[in-house]
Order: sequence, then structure tokens, then C-alpha cells
Amino acid sequence: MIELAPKYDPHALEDRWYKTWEEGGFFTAPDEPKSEKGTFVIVIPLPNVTGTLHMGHALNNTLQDVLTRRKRMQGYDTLWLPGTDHASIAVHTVIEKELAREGTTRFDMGREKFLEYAWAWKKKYGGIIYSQLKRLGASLDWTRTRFTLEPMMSRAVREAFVTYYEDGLIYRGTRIVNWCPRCNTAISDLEVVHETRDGKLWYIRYPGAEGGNGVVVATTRPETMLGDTAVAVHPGDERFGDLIGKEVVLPLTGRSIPVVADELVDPEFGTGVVKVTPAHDAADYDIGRKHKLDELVVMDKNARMNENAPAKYRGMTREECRKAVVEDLQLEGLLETTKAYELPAAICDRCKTDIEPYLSEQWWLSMKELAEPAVDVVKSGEVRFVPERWIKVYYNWMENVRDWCLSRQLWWGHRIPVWYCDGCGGVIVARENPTECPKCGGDLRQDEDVLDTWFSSALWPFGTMGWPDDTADLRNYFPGDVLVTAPDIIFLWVARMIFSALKLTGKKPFHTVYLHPMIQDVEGRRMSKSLGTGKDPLDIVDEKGADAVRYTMTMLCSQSQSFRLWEKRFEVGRNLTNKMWNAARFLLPYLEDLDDRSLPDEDERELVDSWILSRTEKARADVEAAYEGYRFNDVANTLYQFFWGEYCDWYLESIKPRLYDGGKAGAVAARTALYVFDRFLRLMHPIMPYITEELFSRLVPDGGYLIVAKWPEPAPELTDDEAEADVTLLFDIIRGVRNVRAEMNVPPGELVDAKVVVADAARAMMVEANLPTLFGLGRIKGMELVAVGERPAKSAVAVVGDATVYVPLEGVVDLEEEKTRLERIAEELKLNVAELEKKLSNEDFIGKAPKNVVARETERLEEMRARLKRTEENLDAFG
RNA sequence: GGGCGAUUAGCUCAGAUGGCUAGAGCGCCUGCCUUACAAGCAGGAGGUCACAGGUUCAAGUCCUGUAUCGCCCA
Repeated sequence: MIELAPKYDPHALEDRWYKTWEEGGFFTAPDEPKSEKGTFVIVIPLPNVTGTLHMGHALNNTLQDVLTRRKRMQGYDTLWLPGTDHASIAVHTVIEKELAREGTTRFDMGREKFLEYAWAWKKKYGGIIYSQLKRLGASLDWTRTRFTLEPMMSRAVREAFVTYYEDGLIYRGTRIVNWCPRCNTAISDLEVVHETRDGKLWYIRYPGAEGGNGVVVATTRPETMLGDTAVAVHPGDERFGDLIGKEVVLPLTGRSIPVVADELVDPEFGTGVVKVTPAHDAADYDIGRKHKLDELVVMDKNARMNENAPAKYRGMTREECRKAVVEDLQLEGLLETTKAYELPAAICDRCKTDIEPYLSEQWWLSMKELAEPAVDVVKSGEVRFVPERWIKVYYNWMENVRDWCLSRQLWWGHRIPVWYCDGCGGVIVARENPTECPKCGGDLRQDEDVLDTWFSSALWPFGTMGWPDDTADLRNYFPGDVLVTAPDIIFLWVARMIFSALKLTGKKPFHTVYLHPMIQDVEGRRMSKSLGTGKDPLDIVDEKGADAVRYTMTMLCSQSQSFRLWEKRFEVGRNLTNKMWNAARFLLPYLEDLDDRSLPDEDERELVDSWILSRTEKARADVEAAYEGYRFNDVANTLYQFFWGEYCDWYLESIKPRLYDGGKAGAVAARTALYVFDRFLRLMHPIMPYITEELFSRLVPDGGYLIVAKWPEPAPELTDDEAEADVTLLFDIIRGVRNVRAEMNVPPGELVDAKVVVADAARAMMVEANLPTLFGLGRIKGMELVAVGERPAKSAVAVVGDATVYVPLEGVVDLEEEKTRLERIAEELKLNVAELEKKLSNEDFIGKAPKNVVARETERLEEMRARLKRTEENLDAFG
């Protein structure tokens, strides 16, 4: 027999078991499913290829693994599919930074060279997160690892784009987009972060074109005035009624621009007159279109002033230009005043640069038609959200969704499958790359832009299975079952997968969307690496083991939308692994000589054996119910309380006398303990795979691998309410004795005598039959069962349930102290009795409350009265 | 500005369809190195469930309002 170390050490065994599982093929979904139960499929929320594992990933992937491992044990053919997305902007950011250090740019390098560089980078760093997921214990099917820029996904992307286009859903249009001057690309609304910041409001006079004072406009962005093509007032604003239709002079440019009236103008803002810059502001763009104003782009792609700005400002950055414009206005006496103003700012989610609203030509996906069925499928319940409240967020977005800007002015990504013929001006959108213009045979050039990365991510549940080809995986593993993700990605990804799957495959991608909480740091802020608040989960894995991390994550995962996390919280999990380890260490020696390891028959069992079996079944049922509702914290807590609070604290302690004595009774205890431990390990395995597998291999050496062991089925025959009631009384007596011992400062080594008064003969017999248990756990040397009325003198008393426990402590008990203690207890009981009497004397309560509630309250009142009576009798004995 | 959520023990959080004598972990106090575990054992203290109304026989749980905080959207 191999001795177990007194402390659990996860290091050696984690790598060993992961290797065993992976090499054993347990993670691999069969090409042709064979289980009668069916399949269970989860596709991973694809991490960004530039990313490394953070706490959010650790949580997200733990939960997916928990679900997958449970289903695997239940006998389903499970597929948990791994992969990463190509993250156009993130990769560009990383690589362009490297290039900048080398003193070059992607434009110097050229598209082809850049892509080579990017692929090399991906090859080198793109797999980091996979090895991290492995350390977590994730049972992903590595034979099916996918990447959004691989041929399989590229083909899906091409098919999707062309299908949308053919159905008239994709169009090219010139509009205001969110332009990131640093990333040099348009980005979608969802990639923009809004914040408020302290700024200024500049009041600038635009003189009348035909003389006169003109108007004063208020603006937060004076530099954009160079692109103004009108000023606007509210049509109902009496102050400016006579100005509408007239012209004013745009300072610094000498251009004359009209005054227009538009409902969109807020008369309360500034002076009530606003400048209109259609090419550099989304709201102004709308006004401009309505009034057919010129759209004058005054900046280039790097947000430097371009040739449309007066010569003086050309080449300046936005910031430089603002400074210059303000100075010049001041010189000309046109800057009336400046006020402090809190303004909304839009920044690039990726690089935090200020977004420039920018007029440009992009490809768009028309959303209205796609959104409708995606809403319906949730309304009808075909796709379920857990927790349900997120549905509202989903509807809200879907019902107000705007067209999706698909094109990105980047290179790393799926190049838009559109070709332009310079000869005849034709536009070709094709699944296969065309070589010449089908109309005129002329040369073609492909659109320079790539698609938004999320366009390919939206195809993840079926593109990864081989769609549009009719592959075995697509037939067998699509649609999937559950999507596990965080609520911040509902629009970005969840919604897009749903409408894409419905439109392109005619099927919903999964039936359940489970949205787990977001992790915050100790102060309730969002955890993020850039804020320096993110702790590397692998550091914790190193220190405390993967199971500790997984357990803690699961335990914290309630229905709320966030929880706070810091390092110390992982100790719960670490301590639990150690507890499990030591319980096994304790039990193992008693299993060695067993020739029969089966669960003992009912007639061989002792009371506590029946009790722990009944509790085991209860825990199993609670765990199952919690899984049904995706209440992961309840799963984890149920198992914790059962194992630590019942199995270790009470059951193992209570069978020690039998185990020490050995013989048949010892074997029955050991076999029962083993059976319960075995069942517990199975139930705990999805959460803590490593230690459970290790302990299973030791406790059940011929049991095969736990990862594919059978999930515990309901065992109603183990339920034993009578045993539970009896044991509750026994434990109450023990607690009574322990309480007295502690309060009376009886030295731990000293055994005491006890006298117990119970309610009836049956109970007396039951207690009598279990004296060894009581003696061991209560550190009692002798016990007398006495009839009601015989009160030993000079004893400490504990009134528990319907028993009274006396601990005679001649010379040890401080009578006054004991009297005070009993008085305190009596007072509490009196309050309880009074409260219950009041409740039960209320006719409405008797009449309207359910019968069982009334019965329970009546019973409680009787018990409280009896306890009070016994307590008072004992007080009387003190005189 | 709109939506969602939170407010329960010193801290972090559970309390599904209203029936609780309100739980857990950590922390705290007392006593223990009792031959599985000091990452442990035993015993204990600690809560008018943010506030104000309301519905109900019954409210931490449902409704309305207020305050503070957080997240999301515009």
C-alpha cells in the first residue's frame, strides 16, 4: 500500500491525469455518435488568438467543462469544440506595435509581407491559450480545434457573404462610421466605448453674410468647423425665426453657409444655434442629408486635416488644429466665450483612441429582416436564456438594431469577396475567385477590405462543423446544446450567431444560452489586465491546484450578474481538496483487507450507515435539481456541505470505533463509507476532475477511469426518513453534551457521565443501541437512560429536541453560572412560545394557511412548550 | 436620458415558485498538536434582511416610491 502524503499536492498528478485522459481519447467525440442518450455539444466562446487566459476565461471554461463532463458520465456522446478567432484589430495592434519598434509600418511592408508576418506570429503565439486551458483540466476535443481564418471557416464566410448578398441583405453605402484613426479602420457601434469627460464648450460667432451680427454657435469640437456646411436652429425657436434661409460667414474659411431649421436641434443647448458638420458628426450627417447640404470631409484617415481645410491647417492633427483654430478665432475676436462642459466621448474599445465620426464607403449587412426570426425563436422558447432576465436585453437590442458595418480597412482577416471591373464598372460577388470580368473579360481587382472578425465568429456553431458542406459533423453535432458565455457579449456574438444560424442553416444554433456572472476585483471594478487588476489564474493553479480554482469558480457562480474575486477566495477550494485527500487517506487502510467491497445489505447496516446513505441520496437529488436550473453555486455548496459537514464531521467520526475494532462490523462500516465516497467522487468529478480521478483510482482500483464512469442514478431505496430522524436525535444529544462540556470548561481529555431523558421507550431503545456512537463523539464514559421526573442533582442540563441531557458534574459545575445559563435559555424559549401562540390563535391563520403549515406550527409550539417546561423544572431544582 | 441589477452577520455572498427558529465561507472569541486533515477539530458570539408605504393569515422573498452603488444601451 502506498502511503498518501498528509497534504494534497496537485502538481504531479494534474499533468499525469490530463495526459491520460487526452491519450485515452476521452475528449474526442466519435465521428459517428453511438450513444442511445444522444449527443451533447458546446462550442467554446472562441478566445481571441492574441489572448491569454484570464479569470473570465477560467470561469467560463470551468462551467463548460463541468457541463460537458457530467454529460459524458451520463453517457452522451459529448463534443466540446475548441478554437480561437483571428481578431483582426487585436492582431494588427500587436504586430503594428512591433513594426513601429522596428521603424516601419504595414504600409511600407505591403499586404503580402504583412500577412506572412501575421501568420508567423499566430503560429508562434496563437496556441498559448490552449495549453492554459489544458492546465485548467478542460476536456476539449483537440482533434477538432478550429481557427476562424482557416480554409474551413473561410469557406463558410464566403458562402455566408454571398448568400446574404444574393438575398439583397448586403449593400455598399457611404455613411458616417466610427473611424479609429489609430487602427485606421471603421469599427462597428459595438466596438466603441462611451464615456463622459470634462471638456469645454466654445461659443463662436459666425457673422452675417450680408452684414449684421450673425449668430453665435456653441460647439465642443471647434476644429471641425472647417467642415461646416450650415448652421441650424430649431424651427420653433422664436429667437432665430428671421434668420432661417439667410447665410452666415464661416470664420477662418470665408465660405458662406446657410442657416437651416431642424427639429433635431435642441434649443436648450448652448445658444440654440449649432454648427452642422455632416462629414464629421452622426447627427449632423442626418441633418445634412435632410437639407441636402454639402458633405465636406476635412480630415484624412489619420485624423489630420486634409486639403479641404484652409492651407494653414493642412497636416495638423485634430488636437493641433483645435488649438490653432481657437487661437485664430480669438485673434479675430470671434470667440465669444468658453465654458466648462462635460461631454460624451467615444473611444475605440481596442486602442482607446478617440473615435472620429467619418464619412466613408463601407459594406453593410441589413439587419431588420435577420433580426425578426432571431427574436421569434427566443419568444417562442425554442432558445432559452438562463437567467431569463437577459432576454429583455437581447430583445431591446434586436428590436432597435442598426445595420452592421461589415468592412474593416485591415489586412488580417477574410478579404471581402467582391471584385470590381475597371473596364465595364461591373461588381462581382462570388464564391470562387473570378479570374476575369464575366461581362467584358476585363481585369478585376478585389475589394481591399476585410470583414469584421465577428462576421466569422457568428458562423462558429456550424462553420466549425463543415457548413456549407453536408459533413458528418454538421449532421451529428449541429445544432449544439448550450452556449456558455458572459452577458457582455450578447450583442457582439450571441445575437449574431442566432440570426446567422437561422438565416443560413434554417436551424437555431443551440437551445440554451447560459449567461454567467462577470468577475470583478475586490473593489467591485471590472477585472482587466489593462487596469492591472487582473490576476493570472494560472498563478493560482500553480499555488493551489486546478481543482481549487475550478471549485471556487463554480461555488461563486450564482444567478447574479457579477461577483468579486481575490486570491484568498480560492482557499475554499484548496481546503476542500485537502479535506477530500485526507478523508481518503483515513479510509484507505480499512479497505485493504476487504474481500467484499460492495454496499452492505440493509440488515447488516447500522443506524448511521442508513443515515449517511439517505443523506447521500438527498445530496444527489439536490445536485441534479441545481444542474437543471444551472445553479452552479448550489451544486458546489451541496457537495461541500454533504462531504465536509455530514460525511467527514459525522459519519467518518461515528464509525471510527467500528473501524478500529475491525471484524464484520468494521467491514460493514468501511464498505458503506466506500460506497458513499465513490458516489460522492462521481458527483464531484465534473467540478474537481483531477483529485476525484486520483482518489477514485485508489479507492476503486478496478473501477476504470472516473472521467467515463457512470453518473449516479436516482436511488430512492436509500432514502430512510426514520433513520434521519433518529440520527438527528442522537446528534442533538451529542451536541448537547459537547455544549455543556465547552461551557463548563471540561478538559478535552476528561470523559464524562451523562443521563438522558427521552420521550418514549422506542427512543430509549434506539439510543441504547447506539451508545458507542454517542460515547465516541461526546467523549462520554457512561450513560444512563432515565425516566421522566428523575432529575439528577448538581448537573448541567441541555434540552435538545425532545430529549433532555444531564451531565452530572459534581464539584465542577458552578451552580450560579449554570442557573444563569438556564435562565437565558428559558427566556428565549418563552419568546418563541409566545410568538407561536399568537400565530396559532389567529383564526385567519388557521383558516387560510395550508394545513401542513398549520400542523407544523402546532407541532413546533408543543415542542417549544415541552422544552420550556423541562428547562423550568431544571431551574426549580436550583431553588 | 433609457434598461437591468444590487443593497441580508465585520467582509464576500446564498436564500427558485411568499410559510425561517434567515444560512455558508472567511474573519472574530473560547478550548484543543484527540494516531485522516492546524489547509484541522469542538464550542460560541454576531443580523429590527438599505429606507418609507402597500398587498397578504403570513413578506428577506410580491407591488409602489425614495436613497446609494454597479453594469449595459443611447
